[in-house]
Amino acid sequence: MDNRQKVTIKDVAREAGCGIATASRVLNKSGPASPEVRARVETAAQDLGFSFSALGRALQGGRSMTIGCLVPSLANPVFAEAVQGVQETLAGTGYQLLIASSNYDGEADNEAIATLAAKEVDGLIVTMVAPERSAALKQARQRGLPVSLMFHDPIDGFLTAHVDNFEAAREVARRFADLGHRQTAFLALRFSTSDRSRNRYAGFHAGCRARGMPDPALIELGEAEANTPELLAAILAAHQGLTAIFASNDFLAIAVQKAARLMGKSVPRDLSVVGFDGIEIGRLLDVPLATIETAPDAMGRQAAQTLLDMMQGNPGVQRPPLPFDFRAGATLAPPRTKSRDDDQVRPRPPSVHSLKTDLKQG
Amino acid sequence: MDNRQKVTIKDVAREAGCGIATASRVLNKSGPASPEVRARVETAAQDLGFSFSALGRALQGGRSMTIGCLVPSLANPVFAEAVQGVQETLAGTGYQLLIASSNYDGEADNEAIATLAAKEVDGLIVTMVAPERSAALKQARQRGLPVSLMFHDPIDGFLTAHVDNFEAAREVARRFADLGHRQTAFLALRFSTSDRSRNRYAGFHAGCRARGMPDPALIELGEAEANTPELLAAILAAHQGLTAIFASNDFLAIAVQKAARLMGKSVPRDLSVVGFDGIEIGRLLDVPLATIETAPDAMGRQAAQTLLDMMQGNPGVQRPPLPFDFRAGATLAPPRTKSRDDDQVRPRPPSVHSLKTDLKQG
DNA sequence: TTGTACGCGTTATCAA
DNA sequence: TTGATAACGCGTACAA
Repeated sequence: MDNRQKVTIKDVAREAGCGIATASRVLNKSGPASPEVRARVETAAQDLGFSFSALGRALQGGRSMTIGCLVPSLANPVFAEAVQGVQETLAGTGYQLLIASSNYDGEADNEAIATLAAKEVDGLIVTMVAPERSAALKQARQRGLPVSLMFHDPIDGFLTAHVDNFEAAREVARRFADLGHRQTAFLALRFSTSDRSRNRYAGFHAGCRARGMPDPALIELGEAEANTPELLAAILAAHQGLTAIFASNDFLAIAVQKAARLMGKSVPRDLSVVGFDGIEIGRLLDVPLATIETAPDAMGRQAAQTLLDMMQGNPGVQRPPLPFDFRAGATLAPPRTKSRDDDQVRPRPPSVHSLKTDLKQG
Repeated sequence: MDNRQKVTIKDVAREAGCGIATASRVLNKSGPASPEVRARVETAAQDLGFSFSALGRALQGGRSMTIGCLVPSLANPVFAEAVQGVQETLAGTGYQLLIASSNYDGEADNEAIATLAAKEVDGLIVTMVAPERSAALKQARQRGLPVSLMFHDPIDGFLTAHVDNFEAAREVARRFADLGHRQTAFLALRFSTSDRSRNRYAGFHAGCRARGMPDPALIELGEAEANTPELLAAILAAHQGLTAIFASNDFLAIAVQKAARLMGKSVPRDLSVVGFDGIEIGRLLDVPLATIETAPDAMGRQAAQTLLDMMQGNPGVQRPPLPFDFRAGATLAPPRTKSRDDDQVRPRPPSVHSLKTDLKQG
């Protein structure tokens, strides 16, 4: 019942009464073989339930047909979607994905890269804390391993699939300015370990300056605050006078709305909120979320395609940033005129917006 | 600059002026070596930037230290979170994850299993269309590969990390019954390829019967309808008289609310909605979603732990289902009394609920 | 058309 | 304490 012994091509050859090389040629259709032998080998393989060991193949051929992929976490749907995009592009090419996640930890990043390299992956697709400073990544590249980045803004010497975080954030500043906002804030989770987040702040900051607004407040959040609306509310309460918040991702933006509700503030009457990423659910919300819409799956696909190119010997070329889209939503409006209408605590927004953007997409 | 040649233990040995075996013993601390040789080997390894090839090791040792994992899609956060849970449990054990996704396709499932097995993974963690009928999976097990299932309800001969879908769905029926609902429907995406979905329907159906309600309508959705509120609205409109809908996952439940809004129906006044999975965002919504809360990451962790046990030679034992929780939300209420208040089109719910469940969690 | 033998990188055995 | 060698599963050059 338990046929625990692995059947190798040697077994097939013996069973078929021929040499190993012949069996290999038949099964791989890589060389000549007489019809009779061919048949014997094939039935032998069938009977024994033979299948090639990718290990032996990799060792002998020098290619593992495996791609290594490192992302901060699969629990973040943005990265998960990107990886899914990578999968889709790789499907049919014969490559498999060896995945590692670092939980946003720079140390773990390095270990993961080293382990991936030890498994002799044929290429690397990476999102990590600091690619430009990773010793492991540097060493991997020195050995000739092709590396393709995802999400990172361009870094010297690397190819990356990305959106222009700076420009996108500047666009948000523009929108705020156009509506008359002045007191704004940038809400960041994991600011120190994410170049994306830092670049978004930089772009937002620059955008505000360009429009003569005061510099935006930078509010750095820990996991706890981000996941607990009560804590978040307390933090926001400490920043008086804010009329608009740019959150570094959509989850944060939604959490801000919840926090605002707890504070008795109404979105967007008392506070405008814009997110980043453009997760699908944002547009299905009762109050559709205004956000920068990006396409993580496209990023994954482009990163994978770039890597495939590199592995085929092409030098590879940095492609332009993937497009982003400012998605209008009901969480963004002009600031309250500040004079009248200063009644307290009305837990829900005036709710005219709910249908506003319904037409855009189904 | 481009040191493309891979450095092997042989190079280290030559550089250190000793035999291969000695170098191996030093680097693995697996045997005796004189202090001098030890030092020479270690500096040689350093200088050359040597690291072991996991390939050679796997071939010789018979263990690849790699776990194969198959899920339908990483774009579904439920699976992504589960995989992340697997990762977390595997971290520190020395095992890496080789991931495949099938896009809910039974054919692709089989191919993926075969490929994973060919890479000689040491174990398999699987969610697929039909594990009990997969030839590839059967073959893999015959070769002695430990297999651990995720999400699937118990299947003869398999160990699985799961929630009791039937029971959870029956709970939903109970809640509907308690509130006085009678005309209900089960909304399913990918009904034919998901045993989870089918078991949820079965439990819901049984629960309705047990409470003397009419059998629930079974509404099967395609991708298009699920993602297009307009289409969804049209379908729902074809089912007159429904007062409560049980959606087979939270995204669907949120889409139903959007569709209801388009139809001029108010949730929960005109229609109650309950989801399944308990994604985090559901509780941050303006109208918090009533749903069955599960813990995908815990499922991943349990599946991984089970597999680790099996790989250590333990027979492994089927653990009880992971707990689920009925999460109260503002999308569930008694049906409208049907007599009065029959005015048309009021796009928003009365909105008293928004704060109702806020206390439960932050 | 066929089969032998080598090498891929490693570890374990065994004799020195 | 050391090092040569077999073995892991495969593809392939080369000889038959």
